[in-house]
Amino acid sequence: MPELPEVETVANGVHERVAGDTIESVELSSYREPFKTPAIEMADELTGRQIRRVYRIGKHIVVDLALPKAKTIEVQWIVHLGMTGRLLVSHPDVPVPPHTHALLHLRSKSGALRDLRFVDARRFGRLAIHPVHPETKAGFSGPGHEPLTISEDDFVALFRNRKLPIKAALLNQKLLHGVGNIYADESLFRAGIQPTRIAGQLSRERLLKLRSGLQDVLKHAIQLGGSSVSDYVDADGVAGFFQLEHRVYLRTGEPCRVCGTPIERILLAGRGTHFCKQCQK
DNA sequence: AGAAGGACCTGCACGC
DNA sequence: TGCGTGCAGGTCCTTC
Repeated sequence: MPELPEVETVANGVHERVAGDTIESVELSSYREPFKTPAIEMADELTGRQIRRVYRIGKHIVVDLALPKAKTIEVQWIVHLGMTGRLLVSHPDVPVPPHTHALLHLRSKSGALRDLRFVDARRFGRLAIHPVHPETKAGFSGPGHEPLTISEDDFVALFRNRKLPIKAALLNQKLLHGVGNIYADESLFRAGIQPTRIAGQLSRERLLKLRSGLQDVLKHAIQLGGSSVSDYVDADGVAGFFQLEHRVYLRTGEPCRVCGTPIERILLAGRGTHFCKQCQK
């Protein structure tokens, strides 16, 4: 479901609410059993650890956990929300929603109790324990480059000699991680590039325009708390507002906000792809 | 090796 | 009201 801005919003919201809390107990459903990490092992690894920090890498939420005396290996809890996943901080009295697959019972330093709940109707999300390297302290680093910080040269190099459409390349998490269907379409519109253009044939100038268009749209979306297209909400269950700013995504047949031409929808890389054939060449 | 296409799931909006 | 269809923000595995 969520892309970089939505994952960032959720991670920041969860961090503000649970950093410093200790995981007292864990309940896991038979969700996609076994998880990337088997459920019994995951529950055992999480129980008793203190949450140090929650942040985003690509579309992954990374939960740094302090090393308690009873454990020997430092680990991170990795949450990927898939299409419909939610990570919610709730008072324990709030009814547990359907499709809740992980329930972490937390206690704050002041003794307050709360739940960290992973809810995912469509079950495309993933949960895993990631060990931190004991000497280098290197943790989870994600599959690709971070779109907000990648240099101009590195960005251009990603697409060199690639024979697939630029939209498909943007969706490949091993190149850039964090970009999904909404922000691929929106960044290509802002850069004036048709999604079907072959990645390796785009000039350096056009790729740099794409880089800045992508960074602008991602930053703007983060400021607005992400896009709530169907059921995305932040850690408190509050929707984002960036969907109001979409220029092409899910606007099939509506007039382009720049030139008035109806927005087209095609299928590309198996995904609905929206663009203005007048503004994007 | 890189690229394309289907598989995995549930829910919702729509038309009949 | 009820059913079928198409669509949905993402990977991941297989095939070519």
